[in-house]
Amino acid sequence: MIQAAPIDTVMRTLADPTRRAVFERIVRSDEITVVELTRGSGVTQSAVSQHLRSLKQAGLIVDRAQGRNVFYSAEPKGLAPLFDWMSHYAVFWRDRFAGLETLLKEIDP
Amino acid sequence: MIQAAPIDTVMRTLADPTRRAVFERIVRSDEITVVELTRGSGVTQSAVSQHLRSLKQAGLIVDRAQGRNVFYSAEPKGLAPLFDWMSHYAVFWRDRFAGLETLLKEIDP
DNA sequence: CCTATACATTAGTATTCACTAATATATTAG
DNA sequence: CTAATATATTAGTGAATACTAATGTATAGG
Repeated sequence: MIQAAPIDTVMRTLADPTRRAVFERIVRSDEITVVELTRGSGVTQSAVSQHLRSLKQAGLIVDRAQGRNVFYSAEPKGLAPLFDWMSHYAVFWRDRFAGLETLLKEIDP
Repeated sequence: MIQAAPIDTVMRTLADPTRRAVFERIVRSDEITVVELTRGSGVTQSAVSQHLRSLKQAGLIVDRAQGRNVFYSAEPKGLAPLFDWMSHYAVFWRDRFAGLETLLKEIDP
């Protein structure tokens, strides 16, 4: 069961550029291993693993072990606290949300 | 002219709980002074001023000096990088965005 | 004027944190 | 069985940072 992380955890976890880059790569790929993530990350495998642990604890990703590989994938519910936080202040950014709404109509007409 | 802060700056600025709390209070109030913000913040006026400087540099707030008071208010464009970042991944969180869309319709029918 | 008030800034400090290097654990290949 | 591969974990280190205390600057009020 994935525990819903508070907005504080999610914000803090995504604040680091390296860790956010790792997360973005996981999101873009369906499933991805640590070796692949490490490649081109600019940091060591150790650092990547530590970021993965943070992301997992924040509920942003899930992992699936298979043999000596561990496949990571994005957890859709993970960004919920961020969505909620922003929607809580939606009324103050009506214009911005309006633009986003247009985008949504294009995606899901 | 308000310089558009990169997502990195916005994320980092909002990651700190104290600073985010300050920001949230500014958003909820139309205009608010440093004294009012300091009251009940749990930190010194110095700390609040430093957070305000960060928030201002991140383009999240604007200030208006009047006499010995400085009134702070939220800058609507400030959260744009965050919106953009999230909308970039909108396709992966269609359901969440759908819920948000519903909320938008209620706000702006 | 002189004092109080509002806010910003500086210096110093303690804590957090992102990273590397080294090591541990488990799995696959030969 | 042994070596190589994949990943996690630990310890240690340097840098970033959030905070307080002290001070500076400007304005308002008596």
